[in-house]
Amino acid sequence: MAKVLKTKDKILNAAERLFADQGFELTSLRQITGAADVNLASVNYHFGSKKALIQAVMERYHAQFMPELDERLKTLEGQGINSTEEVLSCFVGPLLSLQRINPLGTEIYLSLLGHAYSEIQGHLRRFTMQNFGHVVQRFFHCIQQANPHLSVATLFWRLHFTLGATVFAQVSGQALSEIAQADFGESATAEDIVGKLIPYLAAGIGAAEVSASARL
Amino acid sequence: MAKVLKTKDKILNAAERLFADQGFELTSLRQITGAADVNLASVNYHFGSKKALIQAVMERYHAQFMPELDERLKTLEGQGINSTEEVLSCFVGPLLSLQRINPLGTEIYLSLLGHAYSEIQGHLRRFTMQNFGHVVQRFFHCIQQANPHLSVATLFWRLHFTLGATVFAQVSGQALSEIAQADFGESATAEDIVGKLIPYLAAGIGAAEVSASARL
DNA sequence: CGCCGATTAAAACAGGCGTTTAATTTAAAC
DNA sequence: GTTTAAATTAAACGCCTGTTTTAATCGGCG
Repeated sequence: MAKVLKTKDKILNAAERLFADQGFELTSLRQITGAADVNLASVNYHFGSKKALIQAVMERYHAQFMPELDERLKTLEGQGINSTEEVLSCFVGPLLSLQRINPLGTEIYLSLLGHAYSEIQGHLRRFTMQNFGHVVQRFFHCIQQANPHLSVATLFWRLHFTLGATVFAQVSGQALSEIAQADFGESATAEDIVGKLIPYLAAGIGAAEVSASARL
Repeated sequence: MAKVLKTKDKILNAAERLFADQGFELTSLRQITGAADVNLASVNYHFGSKKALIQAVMERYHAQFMPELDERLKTLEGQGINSTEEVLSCFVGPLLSLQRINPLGTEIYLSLLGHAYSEIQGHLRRFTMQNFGHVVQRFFHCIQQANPHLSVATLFWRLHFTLGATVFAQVSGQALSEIAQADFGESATAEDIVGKLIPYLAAGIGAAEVSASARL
């Protein structure tokens, strides 16, 4: 069973793939319906509009990822937090479990986030904070506990640098992996990249604070 | 003198602004010529095509930035390299001197890079390596000297994470600065952000290498 | 079977895109 | 002042976009 997908799911699967590769605005409904092998009008029939389709694609991933992340952060908080690595590692499981939606779910989700972030900056951030603001706050709180020596402002900036490095790494992860393969025979899956990323991010977040007078 | 700009420069100035904000494909020639207050056809008259306009916009910044960076890296190599911060700091001057092209030149250049990177990944990277590959190699060599304990593969990945964090920070820098202003009364210019970024990036690049067995 | 709501299908809609054409205006050289 | 090339302009080109409309088809139920 579950061999033949309904039209709605065929659209979602084709759309998330193309959105992740090209961004939302650069992907046309004709591309999506062509790849999904369904009629053009079926997008508007099942979802109402392109914008609603985008939200449906994001929702499927958010709904899987956010509660799982929240769970792990909550558990860690209960145990006491000692290092940034611990906190960042809470992301690994939830990110990898996105592969239950799609074998490439991890890359796709982070790519979607990256495109959403840069295409409709304020809009998405507002949406995310409204719907999952408590998860973001919990994460921030965990990072604060792991880095009590750092100011709130410093952590704010460093967490956004972290988001940038993560999203960017995944968006161009495949291309980079091909280069790495050619240059020194080392390819990397999305999971591999996350493993390389975490020590880097943790060190960056926890770096000693520089005084304003210590100019470069 | 130099009070009234020629059509060609009016186009370039309007285009770089819109390209940086929205990306290349999402910016239309009608937007550009409307903002520049020139006729639509003048883009094709002066530049030949939209693609050629994009290259002209990038070229103006590359030509200013790359030689200056190369100069500083060369000087540093001559003095001997001790820390990652030293190497990263070589970017600050050349980035800030882009403000001679445009007061917002630093943000614009990094935004352009980010959009170019994610819109035409392979294409731009190939172009950059062909034209400025020696600068990239020199930079990589500097980073290697500053981090002799790290493998080439590790540095490869970490430098791309670094590029991601930098580009992302600048692309969404203004929006983040507004949030920071609202949340804890601290705004930030592009220069401020670079100052916050460098200790973060240097710590990430120089983080202790983790063995493959040390799973998260 | 005949019905009937749900779904799919093909076609057309208005609007935006990059580009091209042809006519006009500008400005410098003689 | 006339000539000539450069620059600007308005209009149209063909193509692609998201959306809507209208008709055809499918599936379960009485």
